[in-house]
Amino acid sequence: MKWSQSLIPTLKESPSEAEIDSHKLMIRAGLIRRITAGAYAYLPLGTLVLNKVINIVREEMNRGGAIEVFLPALQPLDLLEESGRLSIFGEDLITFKDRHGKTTALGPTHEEIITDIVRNEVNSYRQLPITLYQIQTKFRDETRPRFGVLRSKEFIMKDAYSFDVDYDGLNKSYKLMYDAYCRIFDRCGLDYIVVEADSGAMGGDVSHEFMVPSSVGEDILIRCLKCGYSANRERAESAPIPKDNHVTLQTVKEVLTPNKRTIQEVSGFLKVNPNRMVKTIIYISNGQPIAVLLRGDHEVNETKLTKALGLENIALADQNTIEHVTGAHVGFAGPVGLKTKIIADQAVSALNNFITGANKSDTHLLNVNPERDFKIDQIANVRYVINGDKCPKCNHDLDISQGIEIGHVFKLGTKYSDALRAKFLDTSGKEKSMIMGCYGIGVNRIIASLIERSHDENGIIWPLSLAPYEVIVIPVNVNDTNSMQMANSIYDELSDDTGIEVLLDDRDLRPGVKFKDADLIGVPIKIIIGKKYTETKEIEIKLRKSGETFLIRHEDIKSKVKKLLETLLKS
RNA sequence: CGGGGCGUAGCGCAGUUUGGCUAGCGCGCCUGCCUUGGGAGCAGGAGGUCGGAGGUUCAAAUCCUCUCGCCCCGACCA
Repeated sequence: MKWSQSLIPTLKESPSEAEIDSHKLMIRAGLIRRITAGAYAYLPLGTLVLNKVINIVREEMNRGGAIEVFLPALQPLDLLEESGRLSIFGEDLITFKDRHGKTTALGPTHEEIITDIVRNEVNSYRQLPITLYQIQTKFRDETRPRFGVLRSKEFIMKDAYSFDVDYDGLNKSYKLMYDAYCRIFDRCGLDYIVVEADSGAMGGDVSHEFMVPSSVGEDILIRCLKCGYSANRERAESAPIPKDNHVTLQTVKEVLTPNKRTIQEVSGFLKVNPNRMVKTIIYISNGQPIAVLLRGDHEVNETKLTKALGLENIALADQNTIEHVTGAHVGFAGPVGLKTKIIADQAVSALNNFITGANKSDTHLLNVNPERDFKIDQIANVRYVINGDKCPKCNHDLDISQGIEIGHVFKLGTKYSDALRAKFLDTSGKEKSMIMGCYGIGVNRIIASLIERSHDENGIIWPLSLAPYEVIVIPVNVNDTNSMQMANSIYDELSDDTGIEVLLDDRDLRPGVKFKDADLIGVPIKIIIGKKYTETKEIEIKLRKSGETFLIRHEDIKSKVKKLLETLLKS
């Protein structure tokens, strides 16, 4: 491709809409333009990269035995209703009324659609297992789209769904996809880590997230850098906090804390570290109020709480309920004298002589102790890991960092096949629910997270596998006939004879501008025909990433470039 | 959804507080000259419903009302 014939609008300045490096660079390098909040147009360069990613995904999915399909973006609401997810997606679902008044959704994901197809077309164990996938645009009305293509209302996802006759089969299908994901991200040149995750709104039990470590990531990773334990924030466990057995239990004392409601306020007022305090949070579970006790510096993990309570629906109690249950204004709840069920986080059970609310307005209690002063009905791990917590496997310090989620694999089990009655007849003619798995990859996120991790002050540094062009040929002076002829022959030789993807910067611009642009768009190999060519017939090859340069004569260009491409492919 | 900010040429911005000549600057764009190894220089030029609607006024980018769009922070933990 000749630069002058394409549309590669580079920008010298960062547009004000962009906040993070990848977003700025994608705009400056002419990959994307924003059309409206959370929706981007991919320009020629961006489209080339997008297709590179898609091809890698497709190749590795096929290699993993998955079969490609293409499902509609338009979805009827009744399937979502049937699976029970209409209310779960809620406002995130983008819907519209057609001319007949029927409401249709733009698909946020496709479990229901694929399950519908499979339940209609697959009836026998002989047709299983099967894994189907597609690469398609998903629509979600994000409350707050941000960071360019990292969180948008419209994004491209590779989603795959496996159907098996039993859990052994599911494990095999899962492993195939897991391995395919590793190959995909490896080929994209991404540094990623795999963490145990909670399956959240998708349902199911086991799941793993593929994360690219990044300070702009919206997900939190908990890792043990010693033994390799890793999990996301919802899922992460920590070693139990040891109980101090050598403490003398002191007498309970009431203390006035007028208008000090939050842990922070009380902690400041009484000059006590929050980790010596216990907060009492009232939830409604199954219509009944329950009290959840947490150390002052800890936070409730509702996912864990829900599990600890046996997967009942939970919600924070409203103000009236709290006042009714505690007999005090909000902010002074405590376990002593409470009539509700009390569930205590493990850290609370290890605490003695702590400070907590007195169930009496403007009052807290000092020196409260479990067992002596109140009864704990259930001890469980219902909090998020914080700094200082230890690894549940090896007791080493846990590391807390951020990451971008680029892939997620779930073992769904029968959640959707039960709800949508996707059944098959087994070898003995008995009807069974199919065992499902689902597997997603954020295609746009691969691009953004790669740039986030691979750029310098001059621009993007593409790995060869994703680069829009492998080589850029830069004639320094397009008005110099000899240089231009040489540039054209190199361009022809490389692209025609060897199929290398070459961009020829044939613009009549000053060399500085062309070099800056070449660095900005991040093409791995530059071939420069300039002063050295006019003087000594030597052509310069310069690598974007390392800055290495080579002076080559024309007849050796092709073999040198091939060799460099091979090296780059491996690195 | 709550809070904050912004909207003036393709991009980045000034001007708005205190209304007043033809609305400016840098980059980019067009023409010419010059220049050709890291975002040159000179000269000339095109490009604006000042987000939109309504209002106040002799006069509105500027004041008032409504409205649309975009960005950032936060989102129930007593």
